Amino acid sequence: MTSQRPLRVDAQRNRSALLNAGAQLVAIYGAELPFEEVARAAGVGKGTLYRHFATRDHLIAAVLRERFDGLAAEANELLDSGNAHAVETWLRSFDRVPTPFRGLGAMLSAALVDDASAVSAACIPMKVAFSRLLGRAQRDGTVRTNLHPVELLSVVAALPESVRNDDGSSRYLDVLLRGLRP
Amino acid sequence: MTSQRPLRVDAQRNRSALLNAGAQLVAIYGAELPFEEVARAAGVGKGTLYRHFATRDHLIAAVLRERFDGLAAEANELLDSGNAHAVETWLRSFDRVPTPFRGLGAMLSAALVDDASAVSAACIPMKVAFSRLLGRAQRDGTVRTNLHPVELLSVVAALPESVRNDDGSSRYLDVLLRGLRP
DNA sequence: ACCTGAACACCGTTCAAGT
DNA sequence: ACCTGAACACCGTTCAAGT
Repeated sequence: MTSQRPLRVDAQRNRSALLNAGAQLVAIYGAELPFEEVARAAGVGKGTLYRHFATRDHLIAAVLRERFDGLAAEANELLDSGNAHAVETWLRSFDRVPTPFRGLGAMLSAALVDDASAVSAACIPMKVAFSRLLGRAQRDGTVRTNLHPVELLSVVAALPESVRNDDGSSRYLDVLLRGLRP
Repeated sequence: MTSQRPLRVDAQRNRSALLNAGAQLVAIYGAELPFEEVARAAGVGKGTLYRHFATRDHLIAAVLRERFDGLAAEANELLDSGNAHAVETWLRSFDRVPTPFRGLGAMLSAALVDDASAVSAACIPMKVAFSRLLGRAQRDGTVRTNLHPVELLSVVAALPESVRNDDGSSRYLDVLLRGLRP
């Protein structure tokens, strides 16, 4: 656990600027964003960028964190609601996470199953929440039992960008969901 | 159509050396192989590399060409044989194409649906052969009709490397195949 | 016709100096 | 404690000179 001492005011401001610039550049370039450019766009020196985000992946993790937390919350709500199609419903939301970002699906797919990745830590609450959701569906007999929750997320995240509808949903998620039944 | 004038003997030899070095480096680094290194490993100048292969993708296309042609042949045999599980059988073979190469699945997945990519041209015979195979299965009613053959290949190629068995087959291909039924 | 390698450009990363 | 930007390293790409 890092001790989370409050940042100095200027450091705080720089961090926000970097995150803003990062979000914009990730939206344009995806996982391969030109890192140096983030510092330029934020109007700070390169050293400052590296001080706040050790690697590209750390920046991407910070950019995506909100979405992941939102999805974790959604999974927990679905768990409480007892919705019979909770897994399907949630995977349709999850499927759209990487869509505003080029090439992010592949990156997320790999990060999900790699505990050493910087993005990995940001995914933990989401993984835990979805695991519960899937576990319940498996016990209820509506989903195959030989599926690992995190691996399944990795597969969904890898669905190619090329086969997506205008709203960002994959045209092949239905095929996959159909295949989840026992 | 390029006129295919035979290469000079030294050019021929260099091309082979580059292809060999390329295959080895692709096996190690996948789609992101250090391009310059190919020239070094082949013992030729950088200029020679660029003369033979305009881009990384052109080199990868040449490396993969044999496999694609082999898969096209297999699809044609399956078509002739009238095998009832031809689509499944063939997709299991296709699924393993990118497995010796790190990160190649994502690259292939994108190339399949991008006619401008260098790899695309090398895939044409395979695409044509699989389209026939899928078309027959769809007419026979064993596979959903709302699937486009090339998109389906793009989805299979994108199945993540992390969820593969030791023999290179995806643990989630079964889920997908199950979902193909009408 | 083809090959070579110097030269250029671009980008990522580090770190000494500064506030 | 944090910031800056010069300096270094690495790699991709081009092209003038050579066979």
